[in-house]
Amino acid sequence: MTLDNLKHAQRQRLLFLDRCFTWRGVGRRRDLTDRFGISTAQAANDFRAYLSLVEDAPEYDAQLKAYVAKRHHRPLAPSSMQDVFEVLDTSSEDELPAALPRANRWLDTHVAIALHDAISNKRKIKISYTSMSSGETAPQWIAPTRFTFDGETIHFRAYSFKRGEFRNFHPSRIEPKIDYPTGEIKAPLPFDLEWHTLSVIWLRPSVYLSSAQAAVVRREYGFSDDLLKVEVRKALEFYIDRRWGLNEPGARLEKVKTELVWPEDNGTLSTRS
Amino acid sequence: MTLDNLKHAQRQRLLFLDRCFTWRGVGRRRDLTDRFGISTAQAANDFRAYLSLVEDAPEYDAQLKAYVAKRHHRPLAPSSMQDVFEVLDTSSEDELPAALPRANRWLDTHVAIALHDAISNKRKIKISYTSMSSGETAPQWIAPTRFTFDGETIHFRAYSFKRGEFRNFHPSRIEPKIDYPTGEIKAPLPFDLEWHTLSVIWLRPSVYLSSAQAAVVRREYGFSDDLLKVEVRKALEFYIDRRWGLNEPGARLEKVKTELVWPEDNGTLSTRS
DNA sequence: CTTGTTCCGTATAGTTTTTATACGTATACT
DNA sequence: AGTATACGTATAAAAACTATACGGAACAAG
Repeated sequence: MTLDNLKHAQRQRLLFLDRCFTWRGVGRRRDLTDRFGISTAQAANDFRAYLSLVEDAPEYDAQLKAYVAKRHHRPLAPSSMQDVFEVLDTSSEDELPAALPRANRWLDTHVAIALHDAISNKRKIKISYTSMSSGETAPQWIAPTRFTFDGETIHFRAYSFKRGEFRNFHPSRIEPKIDYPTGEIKAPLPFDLEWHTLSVIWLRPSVYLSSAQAAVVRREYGFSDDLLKVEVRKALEFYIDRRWGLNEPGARLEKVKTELVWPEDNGTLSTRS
Repeated sequence: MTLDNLKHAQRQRLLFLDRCFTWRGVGRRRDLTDRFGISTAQAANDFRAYLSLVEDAPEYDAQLKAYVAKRHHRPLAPSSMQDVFEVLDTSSEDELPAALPRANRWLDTHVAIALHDAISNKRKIKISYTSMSSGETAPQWIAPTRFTFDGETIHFRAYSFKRGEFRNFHPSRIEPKIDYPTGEIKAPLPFDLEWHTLSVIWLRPSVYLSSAQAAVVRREYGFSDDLLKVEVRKALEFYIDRRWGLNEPGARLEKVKTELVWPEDNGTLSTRS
């Protein structure tokens, strides 16, 4: 019996239960009935399934009237911070949230649809794009290849016929319209080397930190060795710097070196410091 | 017929379909069968349900062999950027992801469980906490009240008996142990004024931007008026500044003013510029 | 221009999942 | 002692879902 041969709905419930045990340390049928609107009988079923799946299963504590996870409970699956917060947060509906307003970044649906269409049908599309450096807006044909995500905003990768190279674009810099001229791509596009190259970034706690502070940084980023290894497409490396604040004055992490792994290749070809 | 009186599982499927139509502009039964592992018959059912729920419903396009959303499609529910990206991304499993490595922030499960326990049972807890300013680690008793989330890392709010006030704490600065001494809270805690005060922050595109650039910033943050209004608990205002990069040199948004709305009150009592 | 493919749709019977309900146990609060 | 809330189990009934078959429309390939 594994997670995989369960139905999607029950799997979702067991994963939620898994997070309850992992992050709250306790689980009740109530958690499932509230969240998924199932009956207590079904919740009891799910508990039985979960307890049989996980090793070193939680046990019922009659005092607490709840199942309690073992000290060394091993979750069935990893969880995102968002998922963890959902389990730890105790907001009621009507109250101010304990999370920052999040979805403030906005994406125009017509732009998204036009780009998605161009990507999936391998077509080029004509947009008016505003450069943030010069501040000017100019029309150009591009061939979008992939959407990308830095955790906050959605960007995309495209071949710019104007520049003759692949670049990262920002949907919000496209002038919004209901639809856009599109066309067939005649000659095959060049190979997007930066996209297919892997950047392996090695980070360490800033040398200006005390050893206790460095231990905190290691804990926060989840590494215990000297260095933290981050792997990302070279084309997206810039976003790592910005999002992790690596280039800011008081940065607590600093780059030690960056290795590039080229496609069709498993060896490191180049190292920058 | 509304979303609310559907079962959780079907609701999730219709919401996913809703995102397909909203962000991709097209939807197929395949989308549902792949993602949720349901039969095509059930997917057809879900389509029927969705089409009856949404106004100005998508229509089948026999050329495309897909349902196509109307130009002015209105989604049933808003979606987070993460959800949108899931719908737009075209990664295959084995390939490098198009999203930045996300869950690199880490949280110790024993710390989370101890804090969650203290919060839900209103107990105090003794921790060793490392100050990032002084770099020193010292034990102290705190009474945690709520978890908070800045979109990336989970923090928490607690009353510090040492300082005699409520403060924001970072779980990763707590020295990890398997369990922590806890105690009953004798005297009732003071009122957490900053927590219950609402900060209304008014932002505008930086005055150094051209009007085209300012239009881009408005689009990216989803406002069309002069000012963008952001509401957040005063206790969490600091995180907004940092996460939105408001105090960085090249910031594209700048604060115009901040209004404070105190609890038990609907009027603005104080304005800072 | 026939054949195969891939979308869509509908219908039926059968299986699985889930609910509603009832009944029993243990702990805790008043 | 009575009430409430956790837990558990069992059963019949309802709902959700699957497997399968059949039919239509568009399109690509032989």
